[in-house]
Order: sequence, then C-alpha cells, then structure tokens
Amino acid sequence: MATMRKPADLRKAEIVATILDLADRIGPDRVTTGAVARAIGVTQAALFRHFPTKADMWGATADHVAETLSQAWADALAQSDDPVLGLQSLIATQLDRIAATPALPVLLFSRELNVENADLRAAFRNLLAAFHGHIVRAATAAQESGQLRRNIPATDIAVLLASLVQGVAIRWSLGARGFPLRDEGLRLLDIQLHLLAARKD
Amino acid sequence: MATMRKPADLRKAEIVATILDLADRIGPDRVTTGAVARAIGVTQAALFRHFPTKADMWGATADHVAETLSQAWADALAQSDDPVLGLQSLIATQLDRIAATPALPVLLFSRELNVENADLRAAFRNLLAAFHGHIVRAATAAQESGQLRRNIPATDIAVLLASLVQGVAIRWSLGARGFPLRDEGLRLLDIQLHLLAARKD
DNA sequence: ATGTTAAGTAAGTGATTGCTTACTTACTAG
DNA sequence: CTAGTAAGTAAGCAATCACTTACTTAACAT
Repeated sequence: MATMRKPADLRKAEIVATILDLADRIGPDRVTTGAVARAIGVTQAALFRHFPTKADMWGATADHVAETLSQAWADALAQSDDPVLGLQSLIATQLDRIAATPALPVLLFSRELNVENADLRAAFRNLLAAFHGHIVRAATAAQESGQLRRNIPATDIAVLLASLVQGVAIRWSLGARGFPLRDEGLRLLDIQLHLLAARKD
Repeated sequence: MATMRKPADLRKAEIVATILDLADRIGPDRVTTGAVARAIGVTQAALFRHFPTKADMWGATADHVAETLSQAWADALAQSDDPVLGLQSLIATQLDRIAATPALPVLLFSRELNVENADLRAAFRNLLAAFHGHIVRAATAAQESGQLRRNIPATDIAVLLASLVQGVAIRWSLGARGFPLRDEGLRLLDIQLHLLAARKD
C-alpha cells in the first residue's frame, strides 16, 4: 500500500471533488465523512485534519462550485458581442458544466442540504440569481437590438430559458443520462429562441 | 393524554401524510421513523405495527401519490373537449397538486430516495412519463385542430411545457413560496401557449 | 543526519439510525 | 362478562453518524 501523503491543498481539493462525485452518485444527504474517506483511500479521521467540521467541507464545496460557475459564465459571455449568441453561449456553457459536474442540479435545486445550513442555501440562491441576471441582461439587449420580440418581459424570457435548462438537465439526470445533454439542450433552446424571435414579416 | 387508539387503515393514512409533510419540511432523506412517530404523537415502534419496514412506508407513500395524481389528471382532462383548454386544465391541476403537496417535486425529481430503491424510482418515472404522455396527446390534438403550430414536434412542446411547470415549481419551492404557484404558472403558460399558437396572419 | 511539523492512524466518544422483543391495554364479538 | 385480538408501549439491539484524543510517521529545511 503506497502511503502517498499529500500536501493539504491537494487533499482539500480531493475531498471537495469526492464530495461532488458522491453527491451525484448517492445523493447529497448520504455523503458521510466515512464514505468520502473510503473513496479517497484514507482514514475518516484524516478528513478532520483538513476541515474542522463536515459543514466546513460542504462550505468549501459550495465555494468551489460558485467560483467555477461564475468563471465559466464570464468566459461564455466574453465570447461574443451579439446578445443572442451570448445567450446560446451562456446556456451551452451551463449545460457543459452540468455534464462535467452532474451533482450541480441536485445541489442547486435540492433542499436537502439547505434545511439546516442557511449559508449554503444563500450561496446557491445567489448563484441561481446571478445566472438569471445574466440571461435577463442578454435578453434585454436582444430585445433592444430587435432580435427578440419586445412584447414579453425579459424576466419572463429568462424564466422560460432557465426552466428549459433545468428541465432538460433533470430529465438527463433521471433518465440515466441517455442522451447528450448539451445537444438536446441546445436543440430545445433553438426551438424556444425561434418562438421568441421578433417577427420579420 | 388522550389515548386515541386508531384503526389500522386510518393510522396508515396518517403515517403516509406525515411522511409527505416531513419530506417537504426537512427533506426526504431526513424523514426518520422517529421523526414520523414524534409528529404523529405515537411511539416509534408503533409504526412497525402497520408497516414491516421503513421501505414499505415509502412504498405506500408512492402508491398514494401515484393514485392521487393519476386521478387528478383524469379529472382535469375530462373537463373539456378543447385540447388547449385541456392543456391548461391539466397544468393548472398539476400546479394545484404541487401546492397541496409541496413534497411532490422533491419526490419526483430527487434522486435521494431512488438511489437504493429501484421500485420507487420506477414508480415515479412512470408517473412523469404519464404526465408527459397526457401533454403530448393534448398538444397533438391542438396541432390537428389548428390551434398550435405544426412545425414543432408535439413531444418537444410537451418537454417545454413540462419544464415550465417544473421550473416554476422549483422556484416556488426554493423561494419560500413567495408567490401563488398556480397564478404564476398559468401566467407563464399563457405566454408560452401564445408563442406556440398557430399564426392567424 | 536530525529536529520540526504537517499528514496520517487506531480507537474510541455519545447520539441517532432502523428494527426487535416482551409486555400491556383498548376495543369488540360471542 | 369475558376472552381474543389489534394497537400500543418501554427498552434495547447492532450499525452508523460526526467528531475527538493520543499517538505515529513521512517530508523537508537546516
């Protein structure tokens, strides 16, 4: 048995990654410190060398998710000046992030964790609000540029598009990931954007 | 302390109702036999007079949910011959059922329970498929009657509408139920149906 | 080489989980 | 009135939970 003692920052990242992996595979509430330690190949007590409590492990996980998503959204929006392309890029990125970290929908939309951890709930709620805000801004710009119809409030457009992502992600998640998430999501997005397009006739 | 010994069928129904209530308030995975018994006002051991295992309690809960939803959908669809009215009625009913039993989205969309209970997962998946099927049939009829545009597959229409319900329900659930679920859902449904309407011009 | 320290372990803690056992009591048919 | 049964309880089971304590060892700077 290789002993492989790792520096703290690497071990912390490994713990966070394992929590996300297990949260996807067995559900967030079933992620016990014992299960995390076993998956890593280390004693359960070793986790508490790096985090004082289990809640702190979840806090670090939330931080990691928030940073990753915020960065990905910023990158996606920086790719293009066209607001409709920005919408597509933003949503494609979100679908990719979900595919790369399938625990995301469960974490963002589940009340499991949040029941007794108000900080986590607030963090995830802020994340969702940020995503919603990005869509609203892009939709507003697309309305002003005449690409999307103006008779629907941008906030409602954002709700419809966010629900689309959510719906396809959950269907993908429940249905044993039987289809490519990004492709199916972008296909439906095209349909919805076509419906929302300003009439040229 | 009134002793209030109840016949078995009433007690079983009370247990199921308490499980649904607690699943909403503290999360499905946190519903312990002890918590259920305490909420009812009975000893934890008493639950096992009525169900051999905790899994059987969840099974009875799933049966109850399936029967209630199936009946509600059938009633909603029987109300009108017009397919678009049928769609609205179906979705209004679904929103009402979620408002009446807020644990529904968590149960239907969460992987918490389903990880180790394949029967439950199959039951809920069949329920979702039935709902989807109802929408597809109504949407197809609405296309054939010229009320909805024909250039979008009815299955895609169903996905968009089901996602809409899902999205508004989860937003309602996460946001401390700060708005009337039925009204907000039907408002967004009107917008989406307007987008999907066959052009008369 | 050696001393310090960070990373790890073995073996526990009390609390809580689902579930069982042995016993009790309320209700009801004869 | 009484006996049988259905519904309930008190107490405890092994397993698991998050977490602690006392001790060990790998890694690294000097």
